[in-house]
Amino acid sequence: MTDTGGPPAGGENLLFLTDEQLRKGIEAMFFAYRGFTADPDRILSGMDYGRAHHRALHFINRMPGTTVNNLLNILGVTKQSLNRVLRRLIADGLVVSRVGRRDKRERHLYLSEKGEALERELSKAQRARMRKAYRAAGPEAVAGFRQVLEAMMDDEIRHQYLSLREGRS
Amino acid sequence: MTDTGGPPAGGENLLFLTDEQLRKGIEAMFFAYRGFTADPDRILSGMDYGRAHHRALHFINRMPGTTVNNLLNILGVTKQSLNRVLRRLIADGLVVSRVGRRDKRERHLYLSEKGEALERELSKAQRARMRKAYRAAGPEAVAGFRQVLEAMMDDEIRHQYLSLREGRS
DNA sequence: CTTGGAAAGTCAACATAGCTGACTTAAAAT
DNA sequence: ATTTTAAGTCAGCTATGTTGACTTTCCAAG
Repeated sequence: MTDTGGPPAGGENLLFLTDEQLRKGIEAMFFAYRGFTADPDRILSGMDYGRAHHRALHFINRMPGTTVNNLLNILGVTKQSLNRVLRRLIADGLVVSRVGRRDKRERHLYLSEKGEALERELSKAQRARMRKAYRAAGPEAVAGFRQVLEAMMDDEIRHQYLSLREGRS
Repeated sequence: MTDTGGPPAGGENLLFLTDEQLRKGIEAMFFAYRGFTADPDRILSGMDYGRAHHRALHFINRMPGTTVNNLLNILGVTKQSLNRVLRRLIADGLVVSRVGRRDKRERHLYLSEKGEALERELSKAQRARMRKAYRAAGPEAVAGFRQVLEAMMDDEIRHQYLSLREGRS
């Protein structure tokens, strides 16, 4: 079923596929994600917002004018769950929702000045940690990091990720 | 800090530190983590367990006989939160808690046969995804992946991660 | 044109899993 | 003997996920 500690199968360059190596990768992913979210979480905890608000701000900033439905697909939560978050962000004046011109069922989302300010603060902290990690590991490690992460995504999600990279909404 | 044997450290090869590149890394991390947890989540959702139970099973399996306090430090949650999870796992016969021999205040945690079976199922699914990603990206990418993740952890967490790698509890 | 279905969004109610604070019990350390 | 530590419990709060039921709007088939 799974090879637990046997000799490396089929040559020495498959060593990185032993269960032991895979487990290390799994734990690295777990602990690194904690660090990844730590700084924004700290900032948000003081103002009664959470990670969900951060994610919404991030992607609205990334794709101004996006519809609720589009945001839903990217975040991978139910519309009811997202709606609760958006309602607060709109009530607090961080996000602006405009009825669609062509299709009045749609709501197009934008950040207000205030929303942009908070998004900047959050992403600045998160970028600082990422920059430190990138700098410590070097360009080639970064390339490998991105390759493995991309390969780890679900296919559909990877397509969304790649579309985002190209600046399409 | 500096990469060994890469191109000379001029101005241009710091391109991977632009805000744009960092943002791509941030989004890759976000989407990849979704994939990372997707398979265990699917398995667990059918049996009224959640991610918290998975994490507890993983680390008890990893460090049999660990104390509650040690597990607390590794998981980074409050004892009340962990206790809710452990109580269920013990009641359901997945985890065994034994009073310490030397220090009777401590409880040492072990997986039962049933607990080991579930842990195997969960980690098998998660390893399969990791294996696929590793295989697609190749050994050098994997090395870079791990370097960046380690650099992304909080210092204290990184020490715990490295201790785990060496098999200490 | 009307009507019926589909799509987008909203409201209500519930579950999970974090959190803090206050407390008990037992054992170890001082 | 007193204090500290490890573990556990109870109560209550928050954030964020879920389903189900609903309204408004759009579009297309009859």
